[in-house]
Amino acid sequence: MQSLIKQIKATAAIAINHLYTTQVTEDDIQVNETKPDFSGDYTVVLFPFVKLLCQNPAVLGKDIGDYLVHHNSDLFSAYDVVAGFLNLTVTDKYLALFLGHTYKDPLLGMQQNSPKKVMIEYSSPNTNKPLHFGHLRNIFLGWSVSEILKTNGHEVVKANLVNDRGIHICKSMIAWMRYGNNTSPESAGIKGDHLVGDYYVRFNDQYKQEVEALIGEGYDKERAEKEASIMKEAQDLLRKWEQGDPETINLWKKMNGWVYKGFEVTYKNLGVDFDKMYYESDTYLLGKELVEEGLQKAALFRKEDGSVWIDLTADGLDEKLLLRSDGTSVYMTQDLGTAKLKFNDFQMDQSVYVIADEQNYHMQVLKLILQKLQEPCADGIYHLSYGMVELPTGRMKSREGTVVDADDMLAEMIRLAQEQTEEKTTKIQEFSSEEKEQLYRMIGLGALKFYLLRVEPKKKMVFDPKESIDLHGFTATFIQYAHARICSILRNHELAYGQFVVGERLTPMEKSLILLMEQFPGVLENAAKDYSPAVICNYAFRLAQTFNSFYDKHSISKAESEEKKQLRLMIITMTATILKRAMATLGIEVPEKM
RNA sequence: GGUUUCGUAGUUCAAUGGAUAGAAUAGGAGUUUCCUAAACUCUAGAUCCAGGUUCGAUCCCUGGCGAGACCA
Repeated sequence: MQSLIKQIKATAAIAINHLYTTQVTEDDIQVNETKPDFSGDYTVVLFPFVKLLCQNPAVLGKDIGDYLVHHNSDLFSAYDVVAGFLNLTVTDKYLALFLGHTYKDPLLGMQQNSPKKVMIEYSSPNTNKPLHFGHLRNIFLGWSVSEILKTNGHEVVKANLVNDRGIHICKSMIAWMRYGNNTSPESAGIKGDHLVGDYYVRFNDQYKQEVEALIGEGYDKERAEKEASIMKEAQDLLRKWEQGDPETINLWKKMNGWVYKGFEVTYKNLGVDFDKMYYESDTYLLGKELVEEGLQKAALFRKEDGSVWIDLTADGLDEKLLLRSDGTSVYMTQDLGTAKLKFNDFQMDQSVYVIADEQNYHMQVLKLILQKLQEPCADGIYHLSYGMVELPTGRMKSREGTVVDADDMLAEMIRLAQEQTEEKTTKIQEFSSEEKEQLYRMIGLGALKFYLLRVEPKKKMVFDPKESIDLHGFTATFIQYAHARICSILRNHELAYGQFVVGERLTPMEKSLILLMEQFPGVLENAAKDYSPAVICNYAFRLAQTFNSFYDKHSISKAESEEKKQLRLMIITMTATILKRAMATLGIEVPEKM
């Protein structure tokens, strides 16, 4: 079954072509939802055809409206022309039919004509410290977009490129060697990533002290930062690592191992996963061959000092360094190599990078260079850029410079969930303590995810924990509660499938719920097209909200007839199913009781 | 300084170039305690500024102003 909007476009195009002997296609037709103050369900905008057909809008609307209602009487029951807008009313019969066809599977009819293979790289942490709050938007976005694409029939590889080498991890290693006394996560009773992070902080504290001491001795700031002994040690360590010194490598492996274990726990708690891990220690030397090839193709050039550059001035950018004069590579070089590696591994059509917007320039250049090198992976690259997440001032930021830890944030959300649930919902008393814990997690994590996903990715946003978990409001909690209430109704009333008869007219509320549900596959499609979970957040909220008004005004038990009662049960059953599926693409569970 | 993203109610977010710019919260006024909610109804409140493109601009273009990011 095709979506209503598509059917309207198709039939309208036929009508126009038939009436005016033109060559209008479906894509030329603009269809919107009709504004609530006007009669009708969907609106065809007539203005674009006024000029084309040399007709005034009123005549145009009447002609097309008459045609549609006569030739598609099972679809349209009435039309109304208001100032260049053709408002069409969809028949109850069609909606009833739709309901009957799809209440068991709201995704029925949703097919992907050209499924693609897509890699989505997200999270991509450094291993010198635990994940912090800022990473969460990235992680939820990446995971959710993956699920949305899968639901649309695409094949998805979730990838994580771990930055496991470099000066940052060496800093943690140095501090551990100096002050660690052989502690391990087990002996210290601390999660591995946090332990390593603690030593990273320790390093920085010591480094700061040493720099200040040197400045006290008369060094200028820049020189002091270079000469501080602990920094020199870290750089030595990095050199040793690069030379493959066994002792260094062992320690590096050990500490990274701790971090990975810690990350695993966090990822699991967040409900996300990966299909493929990449490690920078494996990839950081890649890309040099690519540079060589580029030189031969004359896409790159070598300067007198031996360094290699690419000239992007023709594209409005500047010259970009790819190899230093000593032959060592830069970040860009290894990213080029990694892009090629990924493509060789999976041959994907699209490669999505979920990376913060501070890397916009870097990603733009990366794609451009690969295009100039004529690498097949180039055109599929898409930077899913997102803005920073800020916290409301105060409260969560204990002191300046302190970052809020991801694990702590999740714990705080679960605590808030408990506080609120105990206070506001009644069913909770029937729960076992295990069920309670599960519910608090569901609510806390859901609130966090929804709030971070409901904003268009590229915009920066403010995260307010208290607001995010509000039972009323544009929140996951509100939707979860709506779902729980539907389940409660369904426990009290039996839905006798198959007894449904179209007999009666639909009330406006029933109709708007069905119309909304009918849009679900289209919404999923749009979300996939734009890589935007926000679209689904908006949709799910609207559906829950519409159910709410429906529920208040027309209780099931007061239905005038058994048929009506069955119809309503059917509608809300499907509402619950769709809510659940929509939320699943966001990684948010919905409870049956709360 | 160069490049780039963003500027919408008090606040947090919406609006493929379409109708009277939507929600949610926080206000103001009223009704109520009815199968899971301090609930329901009503009310008030916004497109940074100046040009341009056209039937029509929050959206597209140009120039400012303001915020962030990157590059140097």
